[in-house]
Amino acid sequence: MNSLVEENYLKALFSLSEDKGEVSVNDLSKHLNIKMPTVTSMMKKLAIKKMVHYESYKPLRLTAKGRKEAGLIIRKHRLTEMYLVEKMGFGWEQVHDIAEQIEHIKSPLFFAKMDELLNHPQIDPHGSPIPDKDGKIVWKEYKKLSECTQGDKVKMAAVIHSSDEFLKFLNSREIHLGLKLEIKFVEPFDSTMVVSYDNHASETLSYMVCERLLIEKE
Amino acid sequence: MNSLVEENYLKALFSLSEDKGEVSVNDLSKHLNIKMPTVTSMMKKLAIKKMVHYESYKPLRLTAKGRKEAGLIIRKHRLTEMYLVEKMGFGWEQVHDIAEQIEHIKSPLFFAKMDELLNHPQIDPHGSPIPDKDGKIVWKEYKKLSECTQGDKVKMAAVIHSSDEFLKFLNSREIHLGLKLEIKFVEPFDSTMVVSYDNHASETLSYMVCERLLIEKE
DNA sequence: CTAATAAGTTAGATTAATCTAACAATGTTA
DNA sequence: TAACATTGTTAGATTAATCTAACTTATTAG
Repeated sequence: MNSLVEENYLKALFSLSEDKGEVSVNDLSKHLNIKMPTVTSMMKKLAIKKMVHYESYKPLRLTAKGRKEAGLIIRKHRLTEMYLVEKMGFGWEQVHDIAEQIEHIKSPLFFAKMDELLNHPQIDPHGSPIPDKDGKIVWKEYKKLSECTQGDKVKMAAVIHSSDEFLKFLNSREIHLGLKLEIKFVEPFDSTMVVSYDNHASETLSYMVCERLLIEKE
Repeated sequence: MNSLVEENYLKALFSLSEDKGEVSVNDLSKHLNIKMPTVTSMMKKLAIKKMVHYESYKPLRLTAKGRKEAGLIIRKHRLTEMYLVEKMGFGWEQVHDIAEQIEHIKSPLFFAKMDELLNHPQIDPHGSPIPDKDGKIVWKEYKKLSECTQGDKVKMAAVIHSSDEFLKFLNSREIHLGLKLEIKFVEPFDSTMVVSYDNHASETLSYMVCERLLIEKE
């Protein structure tokens, strides 16, 4: 059984290694707000538990076992987020902190029930995929809004690195998952986009925003 | 802010001091399965935090502040139990262990939402009162079934010291809160009771069972 | 290709929560 | 009331998770 603290390291390793499959001690340290020596010693501990591959001065890699553990924690996190939004009526910007705590609850039954009541959802309220019962994730290949061009008609599928601020910003513009929007114009100079949807005939979105919105083409 | 561990001490103090208002270090130690020296040192810590009155070799007493804290944790526990049964479809014998973990979640909003969705319940699935938002408990004055006599018609209101085994026993006899039953006969020798209700024309309940069932007179 | 900077490790200290062993106070009982 | 048993405390050790200071290895920029 992993401690709550170990679980947080695993989860962080998982998210940070999403692309390269490797993480530096430094990145992990910054992400968790924990000093590097502490990270090093925890990595040695997790190496003994066969959760990470650790060698001095080399990048960190999760083992298959570690990846599964991490996936299962993320599964609990995202199921919880979905439950809070769908069954309890929370806003998508409110659920992260609560799920961050509930993800550590030890009760397979509890999460099985959530899963059942939600009808085995595939994504969380931010469009992120929910790992399956073996901790495996299938990332649907979404495109960033920023990669689209004038005239494209697209549908909001997910948001990345969804912070409270960002979600509140989207709320204020009435942008939500499933929303269909059309790209009216792309400013060549700074890649700002002008889009239209529903009652919003013309909204301007900065490049930073467009980088964080994932979409499906119509 | 209290640690999870401190919260467990407070909760234990609260339950154990329900009658006398005092608890011995020894009782607390046994209840929590923690050795006496550890309890002593934690009591000193909680005394500094003004949660308990502590004097060497004297019984322990919660302060008003400590009692409030404990009440609020029990509130979260019981709200959670009620939520699990009412909204998620768990059996009353399944919810204790999950609630034991969720009671430590830090999120006023989360519990406020539960409270709202449940319509501000007064009791948990075992008939125990849910403390109010100030941590205050109002114990309704129930009578034990064992104190009743032949011919009495009563309604199940609560169970005390509800263990998994006991609840499963009640399930097996289809005894639940709100159930109306009539006392057919009381065995003078061992105070065993013969009762009838619904489809059960004659069920025999031991004295031990009757001591743990709280009822309202019709 | 060195010298400076950044990243990573080692060593040792700290805090919270636990334990055991030894001692002290209180309570009980013959 | 003296002896024994129970209860409670003190002292000191242990473990998990963290830190700082000092040192080492790796990377990068002239």
